[in-house]
Amino acid sequence: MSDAALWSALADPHRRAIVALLLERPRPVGEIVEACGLSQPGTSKHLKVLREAGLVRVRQDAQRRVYALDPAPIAALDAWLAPYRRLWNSSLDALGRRLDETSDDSDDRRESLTPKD
Amino acid sequence: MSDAALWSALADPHRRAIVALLLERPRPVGEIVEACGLSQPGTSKHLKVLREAGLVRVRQDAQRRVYALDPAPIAALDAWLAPYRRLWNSSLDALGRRLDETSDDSDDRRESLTPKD
DNA sequence: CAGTTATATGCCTGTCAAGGAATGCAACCC
DNA sequence: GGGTTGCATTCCTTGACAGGCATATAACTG
Repeated sequence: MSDAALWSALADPHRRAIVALLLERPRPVGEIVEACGLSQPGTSKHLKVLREAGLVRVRQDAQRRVYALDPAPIAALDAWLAPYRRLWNSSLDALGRRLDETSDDSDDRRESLTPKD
Repeated sequence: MSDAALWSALADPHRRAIVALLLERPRPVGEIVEACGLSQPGTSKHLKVLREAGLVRVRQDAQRRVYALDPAPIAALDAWLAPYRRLWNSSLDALGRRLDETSDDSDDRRESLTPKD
């Protein structure tokens, strides 16, 4: 459910840009406005979406609101991605074979499953 | 650029469901229609979006079109995710400290960077 | 060739999200 | 306290997208 919020939050390029900005360091809204070239209200709205998706957190510093990334939702994305890793960890040939055979689903015997990093 | 197509393709829950279906094995359209409970035209349109995002490939088998996952775009997602991994590999305390200090960016000394698997 | 199966495309409508402009609100400064 | 700074919220308009129905297209069947 909040899965949907996460994906649709990240579907917007401006919001991905904001997230990337916040990866470097937490920033107040003004800085984000300047960086992403949107109007201040527009930026605030994007921040609200990110907030409601749980992707960012706010800390109040006088009149400023300093936004920072929350790792959890991105970790959730990583978890979503996990089952797909075998697709490119195993040789692409395997996919080709599946395309050809469509029936042999017992090919758990893959290459070496070496962690990609 | 095609990055945008990838994200917006995956932003839709039905399309994520289709992608998950195709992770198990390639499937003809009919099967996908049945599985995701949409009309056949609706399903076909989702498949078109996935196709144009590069997420799936089609193989023609008589009158059938068998769809299969293409690993590349999902790998791209994984690559996008990579810079964020440090966020949850390192202790969450580190994030807390950044929230408090906002200036000390030289905290490359993290915990153990143990691969999450 | 006529009919059927399997999929794609077009058209239409309702919904929703993005972005701008104006305004509201809270905390600071003199 | 009055003005200012920093951000959020509201209203509005416009454009994009989802989903249904009808229809086109392509390949198989007899």
